[in-house]
Amino acid sequence: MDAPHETALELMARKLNLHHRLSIADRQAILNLPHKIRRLEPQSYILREGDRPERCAVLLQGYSFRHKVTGDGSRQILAINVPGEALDFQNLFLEEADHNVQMLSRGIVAEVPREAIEELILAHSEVGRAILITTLVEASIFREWVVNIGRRPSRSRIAHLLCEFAYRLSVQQLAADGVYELPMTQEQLADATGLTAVHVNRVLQLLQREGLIDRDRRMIRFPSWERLRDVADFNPRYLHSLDLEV
Amino acid sequence: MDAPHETALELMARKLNLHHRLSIADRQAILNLPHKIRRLEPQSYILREGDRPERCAVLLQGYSFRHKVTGDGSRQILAINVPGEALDFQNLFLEEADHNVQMLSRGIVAEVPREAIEELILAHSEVGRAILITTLVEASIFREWVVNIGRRPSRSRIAHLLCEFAYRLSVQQLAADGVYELPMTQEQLADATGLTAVHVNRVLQLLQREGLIDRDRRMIRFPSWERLRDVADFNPRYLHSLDLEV
DNA sequence: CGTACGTTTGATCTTTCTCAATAATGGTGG
DNA sequence: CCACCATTATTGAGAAAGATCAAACGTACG
Repeated sequence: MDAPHETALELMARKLNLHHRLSIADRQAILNLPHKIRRLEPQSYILREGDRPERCAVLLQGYSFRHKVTGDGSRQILAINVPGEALDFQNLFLEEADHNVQMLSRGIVAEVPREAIEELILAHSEVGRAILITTLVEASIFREWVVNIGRRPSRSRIAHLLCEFAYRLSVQQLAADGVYELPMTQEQLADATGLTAVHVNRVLQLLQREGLIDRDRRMIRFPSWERLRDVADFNPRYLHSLDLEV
Repeated sequence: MDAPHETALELMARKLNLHHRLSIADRQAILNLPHKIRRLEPQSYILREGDRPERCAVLLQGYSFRHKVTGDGSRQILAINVPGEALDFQNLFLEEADHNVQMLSRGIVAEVPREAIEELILAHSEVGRAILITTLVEASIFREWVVNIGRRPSRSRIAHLLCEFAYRLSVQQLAADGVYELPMTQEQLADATGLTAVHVNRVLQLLQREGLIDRDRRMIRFPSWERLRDVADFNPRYLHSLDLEV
């Protein structure tokens, strides 16, 4: 009765509340959304370019990523999603998916029917506003990625990605400060930064020699947040978080 | 009383209608929005990072662009705006501007007070929906720019930018097919593609030698749309236009 | 008609990529 | 628990795309 189902969408409510304070009633309406829980393996697709989905997946556990493939077959990762985020909200309003969404790690999503979300928005306009704001923040992150890939050298570029990920996890209280597991292979890191896997490897080693990061498998630790932030040219303004000063 | 003022926002209504069909009443409500007309010189700022604006500028004539400056002083252009587009819609919902908006050419904007737009959205929910959709399309364009800058070689990258611009202009019926004025210097083109001005110059010359473009000053002509599109790896799906097949 | 800005050119240098091989790691079935 | 396989990480050498620097040339416009 209670257990996972009742609280499954708690993270989504918390995420929306991060950017726009919601009333108890609004949050309860989110928790009451009808949904189906799905467990997903790493690499499984949640959405493919060209799809016309009738449901909206909310990530509950694990990580996923958005990506596109160019004509000559190379891949660009566009975003990393952390638990609590809606993965195909935009497809409720646009006809066709313009990119792919795939699981990075093993994970769980809740699938909410399109109409349920539309009704929620109509009945609770503040939730609609919260969703719009979340969408605007996502767009802001895309803009920062354009800057990162377009204008920063590889060392800053990778450092920036690490900072963003750490920051977003800590806002969501998913990471103890300074340590977290980066669920990406170096090849995925390369596809997210517009570099090659070989070069990512060399840059990670450089960052490590400089004492900016400390790696063990996929676990990453930042000996000094300030130094890494400076190297990364990381300014969290673009994340538009209400809380948190780091 | 009538003249320019009455019809100034016509373009905005047409732009919104492009992605989401609006009723006559909805369109009329847009045209009735209170606004102040401002003429702007090239390079003048409409919005600066960190601003907290109380009005929303709609571009009526001329072109503007969004950009950010990195810690080491280099600039990345994030988007080009064409007439009809709202320039700081997001700032009605997020506290602080996270990037700059500047005029590319001489132009005219209409400034609409924040509350007027909020009331419009409340009274005409379909307009709110149209604005949300437009915002989602803008985010889609940012994603394509990430791909373009992250994974395409300079020749395709510049060709892609030219295609996108031509396509968007023709959707808005602002360009005769195959010819338009590109209101950007080569340095701005460089900042939009993550390249240097010198390299942009060489690539433009290459495209010209290949017969893919034909330049005279800032006028650009495409002798063969199909060939340029193939070189650019350009697929307009990400623009989510309702009309038009090219 | 001069000045500021934008474009073009050449030479050289760096960053990043490519290709190819080797080593480590993680998971699987026996 | 161990041997095996696939994936991922690491290394080296060489090549290429694009950056940098500096100068010359054009063009628009006050």
